[in-house]
Amino acid sequence: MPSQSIEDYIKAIWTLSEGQHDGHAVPTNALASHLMTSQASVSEMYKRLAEKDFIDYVPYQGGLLSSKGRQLAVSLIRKHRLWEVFLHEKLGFGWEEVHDIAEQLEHINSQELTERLDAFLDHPSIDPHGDYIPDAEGNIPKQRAKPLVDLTIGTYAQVVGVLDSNSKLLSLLSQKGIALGTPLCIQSILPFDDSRVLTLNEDQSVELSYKACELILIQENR
Amino acid sequence: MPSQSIEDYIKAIWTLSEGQHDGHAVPTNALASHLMTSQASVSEMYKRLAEKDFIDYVPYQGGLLSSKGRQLAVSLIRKHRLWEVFLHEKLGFGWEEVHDIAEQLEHINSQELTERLDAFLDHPSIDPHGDYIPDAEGNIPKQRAKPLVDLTIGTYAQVVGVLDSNSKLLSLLSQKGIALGTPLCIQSILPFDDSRVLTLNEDQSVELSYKACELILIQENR
DNA sequence: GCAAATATTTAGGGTAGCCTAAATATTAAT
DNA sequence: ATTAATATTTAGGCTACCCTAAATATTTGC
Repeated sequence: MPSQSIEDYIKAIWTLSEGQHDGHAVPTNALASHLMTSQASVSEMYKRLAEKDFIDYVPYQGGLLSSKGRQLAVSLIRKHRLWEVFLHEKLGFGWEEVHDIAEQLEHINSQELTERLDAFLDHPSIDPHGDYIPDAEGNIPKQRAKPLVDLTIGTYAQVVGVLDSNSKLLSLLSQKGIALGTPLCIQSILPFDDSRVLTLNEDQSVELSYKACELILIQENR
Repeated sequence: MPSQSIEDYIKAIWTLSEGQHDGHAVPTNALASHLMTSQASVSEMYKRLAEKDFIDYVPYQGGLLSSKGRQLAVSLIRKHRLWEVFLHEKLGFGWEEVHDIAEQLEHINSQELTERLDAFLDHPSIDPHGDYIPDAEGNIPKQRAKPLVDLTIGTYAQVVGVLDSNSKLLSLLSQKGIALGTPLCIQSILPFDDSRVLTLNEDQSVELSYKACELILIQENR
């Protein structure tokens, strides 16, 4: 069982590799500042990680997750996000409070626990920050779901989730005829309050407040 | 924040001190075999713990929790048992499976999380093994609740909990007129199947199977 | 009360992490 | 193309744990 420290490194490498360094090795530098540690420590740890086959490491170039490393990273992300959903939906924590606690919970080691938690939460696909949750096999959509407010006028997209299933938001949406998978497009943005006028299913037209649009997650069609 | 290792030691000292060494210092020996570690390690750790004021340590005599130590121990026990209830009641783990996972979860550090979990579980007072859960102030009844099957004929007791609130046990009990706090006494034990004939509230008489009596926890009147 | 058995501590050593400062590689700039 | 700036690694040292083996206390049995 990898130590907590190793898990933290692996997750950080994954995050940075997905992000600014897309697909490429993560330089010592970047990892050190991300983890708020010294470059010397990273360099040392890179050797340990390569030793244990979690990464491929080329000195003076950085570390890249091996398939074993990627597997570990994704399972940490899965646990992290599932716990975030639990904390938000079941315990009523605010979006902003869940991260630090999930950071601890993600290290709990029990496959059985993870799968039962997933079932208890009804197999959610998105966490309270709008990030996709990897499934048990480690599959995960590449890009973060974005909120409806970030959709530009005229671009077509589909609803993939909402950020607050505790609230009355769901009943509002069903009243308006919006559900998971509903194809939509922004027709116009009203002045003053920035409400959106949407086209649903290519024909109906509904109006939705800015506040509601912040909580609806969409994926653009490609 | 104390390390995981320190927390493990503190909990073990508490357990042993409550148990066979009631109230007295725990010898190096006993702690080493309980933690499956060497006596040298315990001796060394005793010094560290005394340094940090978690225990009072007299060389060649053992360690005794200070009030700071006791406080930490009880908070670990509280978290452990709350998580056990969660795993059993919400995730459907069996009684025997919950311990190892709770052993990990008890180290999660968030007061807020503990209190919200407690509320989510409806402030349980007993865990799936029949042990009392300390309250937020650290108060905990001394003795373990015992199952109704262990009550001797003629002794008066009160119901303090049940070990399986998932099941149909609760509806059976309410049918029979048994609830939390119900005073009862065993009138007789039937031959062959060991069913109990109970006197409830000093007057009613009901019969209850051995199987059900195993899951009801009682506390004898003193 | 003293030898033998047992309990405890100390000595010496190991690993995983972390650090700062010094040395070395790489990249960028003139 | 050489110097200057920057990135990376190595050297040397620290703490928290863990270990085995040796030394020292304590307890126990006659």
